Parts: sequence; C-alpha cells; structure tokens
Amino acid sequence: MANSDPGSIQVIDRLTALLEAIARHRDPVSLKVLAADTGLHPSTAFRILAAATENGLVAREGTGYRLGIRLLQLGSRVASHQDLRRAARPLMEALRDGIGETVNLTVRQGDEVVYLDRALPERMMRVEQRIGSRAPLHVTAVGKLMLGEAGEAACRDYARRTGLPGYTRYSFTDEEELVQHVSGCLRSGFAYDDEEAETGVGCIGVLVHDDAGNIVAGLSISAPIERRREEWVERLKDAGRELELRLG
Amino acid sequence: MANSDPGSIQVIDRLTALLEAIARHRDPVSLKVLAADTGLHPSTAFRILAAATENGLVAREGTGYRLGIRLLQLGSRVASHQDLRRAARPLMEALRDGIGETVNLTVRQGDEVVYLDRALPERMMRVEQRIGSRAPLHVTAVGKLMLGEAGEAACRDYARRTGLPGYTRYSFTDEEELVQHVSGCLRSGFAYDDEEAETGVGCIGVLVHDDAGNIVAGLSISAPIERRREEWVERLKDAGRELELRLG
DNA sequence: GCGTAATATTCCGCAATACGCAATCGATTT
DNA sequence: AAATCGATTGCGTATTGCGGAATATTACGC
Repeated sequence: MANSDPGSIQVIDRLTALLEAIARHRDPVSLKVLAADTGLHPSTAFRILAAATENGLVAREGTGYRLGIRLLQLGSRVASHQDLRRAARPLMEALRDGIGETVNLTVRQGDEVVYLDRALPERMMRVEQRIGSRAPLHVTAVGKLMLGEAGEAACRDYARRTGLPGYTRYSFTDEEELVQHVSGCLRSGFAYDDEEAETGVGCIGVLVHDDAGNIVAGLSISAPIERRREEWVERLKDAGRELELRLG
Repeated sequence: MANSDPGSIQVIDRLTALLEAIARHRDPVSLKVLAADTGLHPSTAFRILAAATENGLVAREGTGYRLGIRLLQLGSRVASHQDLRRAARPLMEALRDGIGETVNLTVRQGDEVVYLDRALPERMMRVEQRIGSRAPLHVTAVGKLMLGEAGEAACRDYARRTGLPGYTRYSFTDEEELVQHVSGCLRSGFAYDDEEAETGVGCIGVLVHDDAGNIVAGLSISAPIERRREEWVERLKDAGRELELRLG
C-alpha cells in the first residue's frame, strides 16, 4: 500500500502527536501514557521520543518526558508576525498597566484566531490565554470583527461551514443573529465578547489594519466579566490606532 | 546496513535540521536554500517540509518556508522552568523599568547558559538575547558565578573540556586567570561580564538559589558597556533575593 | 529483603516507508 | 518564444522504521 496521503510522513505525524500529547500534560509524562494517548505502540513511541530527545525537542525528567528547550528557541524564532509582536508589545504592556487586565494580540488563521502574544497583569484572578492557542472566530471579540469585515456572505459561509458550535449559553449559535450582531460590532469599531467563549470571561476587541486597509491583527482586553469597564473601549481603540501608526 | 545510531530516526534528525535552518534565516527561505543548508536532496527536503507543514510546524509564505505557529504554541508550553519564568517575569519587568536596560533570566544546561526569558527596554540601542539561545559559561556573568559555585575542580574541568574559546579580546582564555577571577566573583555575590562575550556589551549577573541552596537560575542585566552603572548591582541582588522568596 | 508486577528499553526480522532519481510543471528572464 | 531555474510529483527500490517479543529496570507489596 502506498502513502495514504502523499505530503505526509508517518514519523512526523507521530512526532507531532507526541509533542502535542506532552504539551497537554503539565508534569512530565510517562511513556505509557504517551503511547496510550497517541495510540502508538510503546516501543514505537519510545524510539521516536528517544530521537526527539537527541534533537532537543523533548527532554527527560526522571523517567518521564517533557518538551525540550529547543522548542523554546524555535518558538521564539517563529518569524511570522514578528514585527507585529515587536511593535505591539510595549503598547500592550502600557495598556495592561493602565487597566490592570490581560491584553491579547491575535491574528486570524482560517476559521480561528490565534493568540500571538499577551501582557498579563499582576493579580491573582486574571484571564490567561496561552500563546499559540486558538479560538473560533464567532466566540471572540476580535473574531467577530474579522467576520464582520469579511462581509455578510463570508460570515454566512463561516456559519454554515462550522455550524457555529456553542461554548457557553451566551455563544451565538444562530446564523441570523450572528450576522446581525457582527455588523453592529463592525459599525461601532469594536466588539464585546460577553461570556461567549467561557463563562465569566468578558472581552473587548478592536482590529488593527495596515495602510492598505487589510486586517493585520486584533487587539483585545480580557477580564472577569464583572470587572470589565466601558471606559476601556477608547483606550483600546487608541492603542489600536497607535499600533497602526507604528506599523505604517 | 543497520541504523548507524539506534535511538536516532533519520527523518526526525532531518526535520530538526530543517527547522534549525529555517530559524537561522530571518525571511522565508526557499526549498533550494534549505536543501543546500542541510545537504538534503531537494525532493527529500520538500517532502519533509510538506509533512511538517501539514502538522503546522512549518508554514508557507509564498514559495518559501517559515516556522509554523504551532511551534509558538509548543514553545510556550515548554514546562521546564515554567514556574520560574512565571515568578521571575514581574520582577524582571520592574527591574527593566527601573534601570532601562535588558534583564535576562538564564539557567545552566551542560557547559552553557540558556536564556529562558528577558525583559527588553523601550529604547533604540539595547542588548537583546533570543530566548532559547545559548552562551558558554566562561563568557557570561551568570555563567562565571555558576562555575564558581561548582568549585575549583569543576571549573578546571570545564576549562580543559572546553579549551576556553575566546569570543572577544576580553574573554578569559587562561585556566588560571579564570579560576582566580571566578572565585573573586563568587565572594562578592555577583559578577560582571566586561565585553567577554561580545565587544561593547557589559553585563551584571547574580545567582538565584532554592531553599536547599541549589542554583535555580541566573538573573542578569545586559547593556552597552558605557551605560552600565555600579548602582545596578544592589538592585539586581535585591531582585534575586525577592525571586528566591517567591520561589521558596 | 525478597518476590512480583509494571514499565521502560533493547533486539531483530520483515515489509512498509521514505528515498532519490528523473521527469513534469510553472514561473521568470532574456 | 525559448530557455533557464526552481518547485513538485511519480515510481521502483533499498532503507528505514515498525511492532512483537525478550530483557532490564524500577516500583511496590509483603
């Protein structure tokens, strides 16, 4: 039998699955668990992990495995949007210091937003998105704006394609309502996320454009819903505008 | 012929080499260049890159390749020293804001220090180490302290093992001098790096210990040598002590 | 401290996998 | 329009990685 999918190498798929599996766990993971999680034969998992360890992608801690420091290096070198992150960072930190809540930088990738960077406040209860993690467009403030700018047709397309899965009881799951809501957000130049992705979490988002008017990124504030304040909208918009200037 | 090295999987070695090669370049890299850099047959490189792209480890930009966003995610999940980074981050930012220079968090790995995190000041000229990058112990402030704490014998061992390669004309390349210098640093509880790693760059470093007295990390300030100030030593020591408290 | 169970690691023969050649496709240049 | 250069794909083959079983190591119960 030939390759099931040309453009796919078994070992690389398996390696990725293993890395993912390790990443899902907080503490070092045993071979057995990893083999079970990925459905690989322990012996196979072992050999792949050993090779990955050789290459620093994985490290051993006692008898278990954790992600290797080389991934830190590679992660920090992901050049994609590097300029963007660099330009945004000080603005994000300033905004975070001003309001005392988490500030996120996101970009669109397919039907999701990806968290590129964030600035975390120094307080016990805060909202924290992991860098590199994803969320569907229709349950995030920035994502809804992106849907809005893409136009009604594209938004409806998205709705049908994804089926608008609900995450909380506040998520939009109806195409008509979403389209309606999204165009409203677009007009006001910002969007709220009212516990649509996770109960108790509220966001405010704005878009960042380049000179040509294309969407470059989204900037958002995430906070426990009861701490969120109206006034932040203007500050967030200012930060967005400032970022556009710095990129232009 | 059997595997040259059991515990090594060809594809994974090659994948890692390709990722490294991509990371070395700033802009998207063409297949040809990657194949040349890694010595792989273009067709082989292509297939591996295609598989890596499927898995999000690599992304395409036009006709070239760049590191994929999944590496961001994996990099951010490197659990190793996560608590440390988390605890150190606010202290580092405060210190950076106080003195206006780069603050680094490092750990030892073998004969090198690895940069775990850093806080960058908002100014045009600044020293910037990439997260995940490495430097030999004997040309960094923190590294010299680590050598000191390891004891004279271990330090001499290190000297012979590595041959003390020089990076600038100020690097220590003589075992005797290094041992001497290092024990001096240890006594004073901090170390300078006077353009020993890179001409024009000066550092100050301190060590961070856990309750049991083991070295957990190093904290350092990097600045253009002519901007470096004596006063920073105490502030850095304070930050180190504060971090020890927070970890304890 | 010993026996036992549970994992981790190594060995090995087999065949599926990934390799490299060569041919095709596509873009860019002259 | 031809030619050149790089990216991509198909294909037969040898190598590589596979998984079962054997062995080592660790953890645990008694």
